[in-house]
Amino acid sequence: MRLVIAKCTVDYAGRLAAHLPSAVRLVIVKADGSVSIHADDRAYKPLNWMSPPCSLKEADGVWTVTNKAGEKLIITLEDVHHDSSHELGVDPGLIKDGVEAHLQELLAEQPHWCGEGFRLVRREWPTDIGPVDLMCRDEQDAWIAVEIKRIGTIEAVEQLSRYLERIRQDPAKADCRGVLAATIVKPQARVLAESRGLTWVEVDLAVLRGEREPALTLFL
Amino acid sequence: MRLVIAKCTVDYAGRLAAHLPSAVRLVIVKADGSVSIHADDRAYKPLNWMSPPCSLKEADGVWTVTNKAGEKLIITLEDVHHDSSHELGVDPGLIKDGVEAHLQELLAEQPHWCGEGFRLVRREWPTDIGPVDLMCRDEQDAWIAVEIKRIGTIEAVEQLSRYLERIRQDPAKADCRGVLAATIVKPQARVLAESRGLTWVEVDLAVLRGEREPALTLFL
DNA sequence: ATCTATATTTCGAGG
DNA sequence: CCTCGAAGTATAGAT
Repeated sequence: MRLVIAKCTVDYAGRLAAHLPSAVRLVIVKADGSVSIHADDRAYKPLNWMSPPCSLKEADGVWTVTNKAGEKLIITLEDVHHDSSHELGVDPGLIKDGVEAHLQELLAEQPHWCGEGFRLVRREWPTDIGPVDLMCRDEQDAWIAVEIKRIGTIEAVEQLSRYLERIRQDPAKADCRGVLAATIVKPQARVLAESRGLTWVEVDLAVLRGEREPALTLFL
Repeated sequence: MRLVIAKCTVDYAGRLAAHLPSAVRLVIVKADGSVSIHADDRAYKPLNWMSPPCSLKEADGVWTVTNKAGEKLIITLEDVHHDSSHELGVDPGLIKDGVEAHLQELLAEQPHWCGEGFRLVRREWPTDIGPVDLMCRDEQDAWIAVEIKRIGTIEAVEQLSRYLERIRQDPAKADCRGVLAATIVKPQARVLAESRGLTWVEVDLAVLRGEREPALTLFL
């Protein structure tokens, strides 16, 4: 990894055109050849970058970074304050906990949070356009397809609709219902779901984990 | 901006829980207090980060970064290879050209590129699931909803379909047509649009800007 | 190689 | 302040 602090201008030509006027910035060149340019604020997003795979040519204070798609990043160095290189090695990578996969696991164990009397038939129920997260049946043995999301958006309603369209082609499941289960269901997703005759439900991750009692309103 | 190359472990507890095993990484502390941790690959995304505003406490090789929401990032330094600070100043920021907003502006001024005889009724026509980019009428006063995208994908067709579903609930607009306008319309989007009775049109940014003559084929 | 779905998405605009 | 849509989204996984 090479770190350069320098006064520079940057031009990007590719999916759009962008220009950075002259200023002091951090330029990072990583072992995979990727390049990013950072200002002294915002942790996450670089001002400009070129994702790997790409190649860097250095000539006379002008760095030209190109990729296969013909995108081009031109960094013109005017004044180099710092330039150092470091050996980092391969990173063992991030271990995550609490993402959608985890939510699906918990709801598969406790499908009643998706609807009263629901029992799990199987996780990742296959359709010809991909698997539905959960397939359940209720106390009347009626079928229910459940789509699970961390955030329930319009897009999730569309996805569930597409699955149901397929599932209902089987006469035995022509009345299959659909439920969108998410920790947050956006207002517009609620409207769209209801207008399509789908149900939505917000689930509490802490309750699923048994870390918190269900809301009191359930016992009223 | 402070740059530290160090062997470290990192723990994040917030929207999810995440852990980084011991390895050599770059830690960036920016002037706004934000912190990011980078591996030696992937230009864009840090392994871990804390967005501003947040505060950093340093004690005995353990950095604790916290924000208002109670999220916490704990960096345990085991071996510091490099540690330097640099004065960067405020960045003048990125100048972009060619994004969707620009395209919508130009098409609002010249709606005839979306279809013959189109005239603009209003930009951002509201529906209960969000605004349609352009609402137009043609020479027969028929309604047309226009969805504008830089790249026209299946997703754009879905979006336009949802809007039309809403708009057509008004009997006065039951026959409202739909047009997808984009600089590039993907083959799959063309097929889907046509199968739904929607029109698609590719528009040329340079022509809209008056920088280039329309293609000769228009005059055949 | 292409498509699909996720993301601690971030970021910005508009109500 | 929230909500929503765009992003050069990036990135990982499946086909």
